[in-house]
Amino acid sequence: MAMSPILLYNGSIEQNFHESGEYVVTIKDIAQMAGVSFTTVSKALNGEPGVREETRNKILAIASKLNYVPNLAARRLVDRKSDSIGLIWPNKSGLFLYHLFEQFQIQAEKAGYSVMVALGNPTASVRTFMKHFVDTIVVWPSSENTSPEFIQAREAFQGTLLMFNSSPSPYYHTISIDRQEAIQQAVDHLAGLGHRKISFIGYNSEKITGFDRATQLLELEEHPDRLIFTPKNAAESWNRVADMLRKPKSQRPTALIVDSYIAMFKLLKLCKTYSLRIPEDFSLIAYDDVPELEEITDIAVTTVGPSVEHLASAALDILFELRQGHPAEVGHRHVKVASQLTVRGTTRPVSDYAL
Amino acid sequence: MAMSPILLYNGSIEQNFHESGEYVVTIKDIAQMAGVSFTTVSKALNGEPGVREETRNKILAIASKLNYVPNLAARRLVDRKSDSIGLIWPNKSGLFLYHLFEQFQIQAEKAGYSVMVALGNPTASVRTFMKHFVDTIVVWPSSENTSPEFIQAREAFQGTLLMFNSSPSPYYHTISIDRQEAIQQAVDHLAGLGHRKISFIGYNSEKITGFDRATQLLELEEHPDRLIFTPKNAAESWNRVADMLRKPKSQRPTALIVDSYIAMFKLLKLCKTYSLRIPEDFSLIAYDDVPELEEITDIAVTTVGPSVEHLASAALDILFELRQGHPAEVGHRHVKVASQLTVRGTTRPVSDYAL
DNA sequence: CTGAAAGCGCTTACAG
DNA sequence: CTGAAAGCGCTTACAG
Repeated sequence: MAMSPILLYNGSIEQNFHESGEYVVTIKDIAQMAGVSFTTVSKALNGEPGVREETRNKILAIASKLNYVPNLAARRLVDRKSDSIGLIWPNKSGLFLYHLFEQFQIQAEKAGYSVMVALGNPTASVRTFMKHFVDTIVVWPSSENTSPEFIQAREAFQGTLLMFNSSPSPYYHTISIDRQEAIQQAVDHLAGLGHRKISFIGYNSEKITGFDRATQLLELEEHPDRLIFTPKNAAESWNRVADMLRKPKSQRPTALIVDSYIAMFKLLKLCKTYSLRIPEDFSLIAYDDVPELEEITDIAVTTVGPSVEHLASAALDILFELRQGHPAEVGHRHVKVASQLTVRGTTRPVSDYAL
Repeated sequence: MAMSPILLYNGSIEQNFHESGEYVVTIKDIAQMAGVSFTTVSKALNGEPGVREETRNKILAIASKLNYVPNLAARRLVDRKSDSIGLIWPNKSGLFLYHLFEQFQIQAEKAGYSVMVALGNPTASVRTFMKHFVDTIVVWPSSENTSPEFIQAREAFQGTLLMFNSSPSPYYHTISIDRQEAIQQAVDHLAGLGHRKISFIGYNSEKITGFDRATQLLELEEHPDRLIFTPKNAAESWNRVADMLRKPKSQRPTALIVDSYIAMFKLLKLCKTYSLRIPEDFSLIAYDDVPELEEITDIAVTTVGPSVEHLASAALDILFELRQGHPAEVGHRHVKVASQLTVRGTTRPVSDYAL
């Protein structure tokens, strides 16, 4: 008969094997070896008061000798806290989200949270997080967010929910980006360089509103290509951009603002087609600030948009507050994050574009 | 007195409140509503045989209506399984990893696993996953992997460990990429187009070996720029690339192979500086296949490298096997994934580069 | 200071 | 096909 590994521990403690065949030490084993009840072991291990110093030390010594690892499943079954945050990353969200989440995790880890990300279908992600005791879920929006399944899943979730890029809601905390102001900033900067004939290429309504406002405020020039509306999945709308690029210099705008870095790449391709160059032929500002863009493009693009640092810390500030205060008395927060203009190489004074 | 939310469900099921004050549904609730024992509910929910179809359907309907989410801690306490996979994503891993993990999660979800990703420090990530009862961890390597902390953490982890991009190991399952063969494929393709003077720009030793082999096998031309070694963090090594680009056409290679898409962007920038164009002045093959590159670059680049689909399914195949077989009798697997050449627009017959 | 007992939500023999 | 009971490892009132 094979000897039980237990005998190594010089006592007749219970046997307890992991599926992998490894022996697993529990508080009962420790209790038996220490000659106390497992209640006392639990207290000693958790630093609860009411255990004699001598007893505690003895227990601690045995625990460490046996390489005791607490079974978190058991602990979790009793007290449901995990201090962890789940981030929902919908498919096809691209580089910006990667940087935001990376930044979020760095900041959250410093604050003692553990962070996990779920890719793919947001509804499934919520379920996964619930299963794994995540107590805060942070959502980056996607079209899925308005589906009944998603709504049902988020309602079933009992923890804290925070939604990026969302208008205020009675159901969860929200963070929005001041896109309007971002585009106004961009126009301001261009106007400061003397530009009077500026085009906006994009489709987001907030950004368009910002563009309209700034145009009026600064009394910029009206021209047929002032606004080129390029809705998603409407490739043909880019023909208008092409038309604009083909016009003689005197009829073209001197500066362009694009909606996103995706749009920027499309624009750059078109420019190449028509042998136009940036910033030699146009000044350009792109919304979205993705750090490695500089690595990828051969020009350093002036950008405007929220910084990932600000977005991440805005979200975490809300969570900190909640952690401290009594959740019940804190309503659902809403924070609007400002944008930042980062001037790089693609914005030049209008005099550079003189005929 | 406030009405308990329970009353909505038309039964006097037990009350069970989360610390946040919200109600949590358990199998007991479902049992009471269905008028069966919770043992039966457990069986029905887990697809065990021995439950009448009608009963099962009733239970399933109630469960979904109540938004039941199984308590993993409880389940885990009994059978130490969670059918979930944690992916370790070290900082600064870039686009390729994003696509790989996205693909992995799509395939894993189909097979009934739930997948979570941890960003940042790999050691902390292992701990996070342990805390959350992940039973399989998949690691994308980083320099951290050889640190004592990481090794200790992965040894403490009781589940299945799989390491991408690694040579065989007695401690975990491994998947490697046949980089040597990848570069050989690239050279073969170029040679097939008649190229005899090819440069490799990069630093990975396997890839360099592949290049050397192919060069010998095909008896390609020796020339001073055959291999331009550009180690990471050695910006000055790119001067040699610049030197090569400045040479007169007769002295330059006709085709280039780069190590990674990062290197490709550097090359493209340099080409622009010297008014050289791809593929007009050079054929080009880049290692790494990142789908949105086509969107970003203005040229469709011919690439070689493992497809994310293959890498993901290779990893999952190992996990499937383990799930089915008896873990004890299955050793640690090693799989080598082949590469794929995707011919796009940057490889042309050598005659196009005739003087 | 210490311990017996109840219970967290679930699975799994086992008995009907 | 269904259910009563034991038990996974732990924490937490509660009683001594």
